[in-house]
Amino acid sequence: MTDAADSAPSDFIRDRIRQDLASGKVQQVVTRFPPEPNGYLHIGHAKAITTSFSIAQEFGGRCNLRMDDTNPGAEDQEYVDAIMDDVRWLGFTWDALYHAADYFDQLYAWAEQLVEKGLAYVDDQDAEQIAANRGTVTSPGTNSPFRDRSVTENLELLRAMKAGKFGDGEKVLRAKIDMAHNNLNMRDPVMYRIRHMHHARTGDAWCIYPMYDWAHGQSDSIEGITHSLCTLEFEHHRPLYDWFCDSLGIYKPQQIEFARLNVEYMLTSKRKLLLLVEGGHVDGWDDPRMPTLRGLRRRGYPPQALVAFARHVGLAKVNGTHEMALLEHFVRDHLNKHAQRRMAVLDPVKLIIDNWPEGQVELMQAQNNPEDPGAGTREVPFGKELWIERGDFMEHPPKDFFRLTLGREVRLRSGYFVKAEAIEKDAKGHITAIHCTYDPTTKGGNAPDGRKVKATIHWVSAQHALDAEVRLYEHLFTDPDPASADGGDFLKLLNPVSKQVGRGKLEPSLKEAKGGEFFQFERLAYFYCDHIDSKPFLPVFHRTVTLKDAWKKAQAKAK
RNA sequence: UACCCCGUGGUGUAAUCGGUAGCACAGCAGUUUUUGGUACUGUUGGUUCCUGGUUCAAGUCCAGGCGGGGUAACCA
Repeated sequence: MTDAADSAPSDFIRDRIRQDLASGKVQQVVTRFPPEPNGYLHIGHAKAITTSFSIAQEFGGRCNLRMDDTNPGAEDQEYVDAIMDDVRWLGFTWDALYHAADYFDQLYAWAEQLVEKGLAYVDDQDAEQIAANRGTVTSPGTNSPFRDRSVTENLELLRAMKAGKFGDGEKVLRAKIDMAHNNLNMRDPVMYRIRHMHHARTGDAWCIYPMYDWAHGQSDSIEGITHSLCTLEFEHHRPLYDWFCDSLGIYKPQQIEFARLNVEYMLTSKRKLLLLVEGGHVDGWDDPRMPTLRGLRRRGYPPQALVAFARHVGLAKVNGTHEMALLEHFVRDHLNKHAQRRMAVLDPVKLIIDNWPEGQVELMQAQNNPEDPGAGTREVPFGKELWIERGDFMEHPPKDFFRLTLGREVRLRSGYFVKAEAIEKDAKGHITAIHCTYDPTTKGGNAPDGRKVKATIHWVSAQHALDAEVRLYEHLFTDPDPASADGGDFLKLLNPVSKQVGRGKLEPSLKEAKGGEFFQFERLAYFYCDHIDSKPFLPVFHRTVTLKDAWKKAQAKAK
């Protein structure tokens, strides 16, 4: 990595932390990643995770994973498990795993304290009345008629709420702050609501559940979080976060907000992602086209690439959108160094070597990874009939095409030089086979007389080829910014060819490919052996990202 | 028409106490190459949103504009 920012990131959050360390305000940095287990993690979370965990690592601190499970109606154990799995997959290890639900007793005790201080009250208004009396961004709210109940009455009512004396929605506990505050979050925010629901962690012990604002800062405080990092939309909550800690007189962490991650062609709204899944526009939450961590994993994006990307994009307060090309750069960068090379022909046409002895098979030595000599070599069978890529031959080529054409010699990668001599066509004029001759002195790919060829193409022995399913993926959307589709209808921006399933002729060694392995199919793209749909000796490959293709680009430009 | 946050090349970001705009990706050109990949080299592109002000000196400070984003769930 040549980018200095990747080894020593510099941003406003790290600056702040250095200050706090230097001033002695904090001794050891403690951060946390606090997802609500109500959905799957996506690429945006990868940035949040990388940020909090990396910062803790860099400053010799700790980072907790905390399930923000304060709303039993939305959460599920399945998500808790998936979240832990995804964080581990990214390569991070939490110092402690906590659940906001574990703090319910403490939270309740603090709530009574606030009531006793006259800073919280029980409100009998229903949700609609509360919303109506909150006012608007331009007009102040009005006090609840129940706002001035006595401490004694509030305490009795709160205890009755906790004891289950009321039905859902009948009463709430509210902080008593200022109904005219210009920050709507400060207009007597709801702290507890009544929900007679079973909680995955606390069972039926509670029928009142804390709201985010009443739980989050206090959870941070209990855990001794020094820097509570979150996204920009929580800026307006910071005054309330501070108010609760100050009113309680407890340790107050510093909340710092940064811009969330946006990437071209990707959506990270939970609601929109759900529409894609439920509408059958993708094959589930782990569809390789989804921006979920599980989807990206099946696409073949290495976690190291995601982390490198997240570190590179940095932390700032401006909401922007990153180019897909940047993400793909990190994916290619990692895969180039670590993916073994294989040969595969996805759009095959037969190449027949006329002067090759009938029935003879030779094993060619092929390098597994030119970027990593330690990866060794493998044997690839070579015979009289081979599959080559249809696009690697042109009968009437433009002058800048230097692959195979009649009368021209090219190199078969790790094989021999061959020269095209004739072609066979069907009734419609489609090429069905190309006849060529090979030079026996060029085994391995070099001519003893030193003559050069302009191109090297890949091939697979027809006799030995593995016929396997190959899934080609492209952007899910045709527009880089699907979120701002006309009328919000992002579904009409769906790319109709985002997934194409086909079969390819693969070199026989790929029969042994295991789910979870990734390869570079030379001259084409990086491919991931799917860990879900592959079966022993029946691998299924997902195209992760294509190789850069200067020829294709030049052609596109010529048009 | 309330409050909060923000405004640096196409994109994203950097620039100690204010010292004369850097990096990555993308683009372009070339070298190397048994992947038209990789690597390497060079290069285009910025009146640092605008206008004033303070200063020897402003992307950094101040004022006023303009522009963008966020906020009104018993969600997080």
